[in-house]
Amino acid sequence: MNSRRASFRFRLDLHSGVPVYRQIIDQVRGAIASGLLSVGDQLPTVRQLAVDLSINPNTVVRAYRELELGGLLETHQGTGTFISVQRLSDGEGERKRQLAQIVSDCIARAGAAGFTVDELIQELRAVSREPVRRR
Amino acid sequence: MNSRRASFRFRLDLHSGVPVYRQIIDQVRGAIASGLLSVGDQLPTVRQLAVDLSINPNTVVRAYRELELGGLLETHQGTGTFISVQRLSDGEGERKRQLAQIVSDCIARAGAAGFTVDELIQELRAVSREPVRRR
DNA sequence: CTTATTGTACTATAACTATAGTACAATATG
DNA sequence: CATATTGTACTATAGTTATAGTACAATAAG
Repeated sequence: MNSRRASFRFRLDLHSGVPVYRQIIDQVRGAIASGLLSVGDQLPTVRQLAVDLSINPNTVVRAYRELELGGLLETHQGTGTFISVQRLSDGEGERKRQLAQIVSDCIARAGAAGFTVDELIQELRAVSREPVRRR
Repeated sequence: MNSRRASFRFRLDLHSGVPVYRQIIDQVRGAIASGLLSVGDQLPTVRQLAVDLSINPNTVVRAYRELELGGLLETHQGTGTFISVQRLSDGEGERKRQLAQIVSDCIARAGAAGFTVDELIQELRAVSREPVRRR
């Protein structure tokens, strides 16, 4: 098979208040966005990730299942879990609108907290260089 | 009294998975860290904030109580709730964490929709150049 | 003093999150 | 084929989070 093992590591922030299964989901999504994970890459096995993060296997299962439902990955019993092909069914206009919406929300939230767009961009670039740092 | 009403607005993200009481706490801390709130400023009343955010008063009470235990604000029965510190001891770290959290959510959302971090940055730059967009 | 407003305290209940443990099904490997 | 590895399914339990509702206490305003 032409799959590689995932090249990034999960990191949990147990003080953030964000549910663990949610953090896993966000990190996979983020890794795809930043190019750390791409089609065919294999994620850690359910049991292995549970051990690595010192969490219950059921929690990993929940995260993987939601990602699978979202179409971002595929699971194959006996084989593993892999990043699936991205289906961008929406038209270009719709995609543009989606991106604008995401950015708009992000700016609004950052603005409410007293951050500028420049600070946002700077942090994005930093994360882009050193991707899965989540505290 | 020399107190002002709070000059910022709370913002809940119900999709983030972060507990509501936690979001309130984080936003007050962030507002202090960024200078939006400082000594003497009055926060919304328990009941008012509950109405504004469409949440239960008990949830506001919980957030305010934890902030009071942390020494960031004082509550006076019959009067209201007021910021009691000039600034945070670790304001810088607090802000950094908050920005990282916002960016992380944003990237995750982008990744789920099939966008890359680069596209995100590009769109942010565009908005940054032409900030006032009519809808 | 009377009233309204503010924070506080309490019980009860439902939903969500995470854990523990067991068993099973599909696939890869030898 | 036998075995190990993978994901899956299920039950049970505990802790957290949020809601609803009621009542009380301290202060401000008239």
